[in-house]
Amino acid sequence: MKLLHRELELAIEAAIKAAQASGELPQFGIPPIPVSAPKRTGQGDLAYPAMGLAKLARMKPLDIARLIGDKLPELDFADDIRVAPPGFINCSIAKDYLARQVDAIIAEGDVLFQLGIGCGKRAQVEFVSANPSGPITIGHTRGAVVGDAMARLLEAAGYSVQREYYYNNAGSQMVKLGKSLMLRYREQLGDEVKFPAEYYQGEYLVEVAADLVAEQGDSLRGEGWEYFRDAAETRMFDWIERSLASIDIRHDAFFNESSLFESGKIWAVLETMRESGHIYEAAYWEGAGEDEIADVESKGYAPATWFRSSAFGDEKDRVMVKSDGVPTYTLPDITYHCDKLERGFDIAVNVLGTDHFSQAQVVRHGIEALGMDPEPIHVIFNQMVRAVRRNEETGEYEAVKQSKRAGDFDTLDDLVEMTSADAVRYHMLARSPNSQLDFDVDQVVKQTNENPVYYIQNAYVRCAGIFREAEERGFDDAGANLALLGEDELAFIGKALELGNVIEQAVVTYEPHKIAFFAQELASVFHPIYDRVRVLHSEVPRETAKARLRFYRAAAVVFQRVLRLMGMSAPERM
RNA sequence: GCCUCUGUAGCUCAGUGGACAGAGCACCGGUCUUCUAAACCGUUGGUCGCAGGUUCGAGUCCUGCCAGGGGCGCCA
Repeated sequence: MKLLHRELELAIEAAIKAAQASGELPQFGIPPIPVSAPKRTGQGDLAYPAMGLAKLARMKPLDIARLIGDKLPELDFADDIRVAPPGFINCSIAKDYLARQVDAIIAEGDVLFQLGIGCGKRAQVEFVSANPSGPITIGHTRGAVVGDAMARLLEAAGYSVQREYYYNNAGSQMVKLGKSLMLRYREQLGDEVKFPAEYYQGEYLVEVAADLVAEQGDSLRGEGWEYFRDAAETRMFDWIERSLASIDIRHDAFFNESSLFESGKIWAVLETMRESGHIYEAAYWEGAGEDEIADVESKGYAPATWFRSSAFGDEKDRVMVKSDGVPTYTLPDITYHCDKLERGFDIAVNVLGTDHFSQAQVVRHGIEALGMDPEPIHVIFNQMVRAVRRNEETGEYEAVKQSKRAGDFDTLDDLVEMTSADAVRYHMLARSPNSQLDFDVDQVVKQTNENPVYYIQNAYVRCAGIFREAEERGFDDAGANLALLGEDELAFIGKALELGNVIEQAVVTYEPHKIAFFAQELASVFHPIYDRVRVLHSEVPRETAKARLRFYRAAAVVFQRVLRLMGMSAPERM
């Protein structure tokens, strides 16, 4: 399928060059040509504001637009190209072109609007990356949904995509997890235990402990916390993978932070940074103020190893290796991203919560300190997400309490159980990452028209219903004459042709939520048509019905493609 | 205090420096004898937080305020 925006942009650029060659326009460097879809009817399907050229050409915008309009090469999709004040070029898509796209859409099917911009390139999306110390929370879920949608969109753009999960099972948190499980296990055996407040309080560890007792009895009483840590990790990862699979998310690779220690790579990276003069040993950082120095001296720290990140614009330097010789998380993080870049990805997207903002900056500085180009790395920062419900008395939204009790919507599993995988995916995706997300549990549960999930899926369901009925009646679309399609149907095809542009925009701006809004718009164009444009009614002439059936086949392809890009199912019935 | 995100209709939110500011929900009033009405049609609804600035043109860019979220550890 063609990207009509792009075709028109190229045509306009050619027209400007032609006008420059003939001397009708002066010579100037041609700026980007922004072609967009006008909001209002009567302004065509594609529009270009030529006003931006007025200053460069020192001419009236309307005159420039006329000039470009005259020089535009023949375009097979365009019919009426008009110039409108104060200097717009409006282009309408030809009806016969739209009609021809019905068959083109059906022919492309599952790979509708597969783009070439990532052709031969490799992309990686690192997402979720939750340490195996507990279940997938509602916060992780946003990252999971956004990351997977980003991966699907990159695939649609032609990239070969790897989904990676980075985790750390070696830190102090995992020690705590192991010890927590050990205590829970002994609790289950009836031992009197004191459970420290800083240990993992979650009910899920009690359940794991109960499982262990059921499977092994008291035979584990002699095991140390290491055994329980490993047991906890195995079960947590099982759980995490199962939860993610329940919303159709799977990773291709799991990268263990420990491997960077075992291979010694973190030390090699540290040495490289040291050789280029970005590392120093000191008790406190070079720019420390009196308060900081006093604070450090009161704690009596021995010298630590610092990264002079302030040289890259950071507000202060960062400790890479603590005074006890143990690296902070910063060093392996930098090493991991260094490793990513060495693996040669053209794009490495990292989906993180906004609470990792500072850390991501430090990693970027570290990559620069290694003399590497951080450009392939792009971080999508998701703002906070919380589950809320409306308080019936006050009418205010209130956060659902964070707890492991059933029904409190704290985990991905809870969300899926109370709503559905499709609802979770849609609602988590249908928001700009920059926006905080209040996941309104009660609304998502509702299976009414308040819920856009069903609105979109119902478009596909309605198509499927027509196909079923047509088959029962032995009616098919063989030999359909697409010239019989009306304006309604062609308007939908015109909207569907924007999909390529949406995919491209979502990929270049790293904003996968654009596809969710497009899906909603597409459905809102579809439903009124379904109401008006009937297929299997007695008063519809047979030839018209065939054309319409073919149209709905194309519509179904479009909805299926869009739903899959969002990781949602395309149900045949509801 | 510094960094960052947000502030657009009653609510939840879209919005590539371009044309008269958009959608869903809610509200109000209509549509099922024919492919499932989880739908459709119509009405109502706005000082785009405030104040300046840049521009032919600002919800969009810049500066300063105001309000809210998040981050600023030899924690991960």
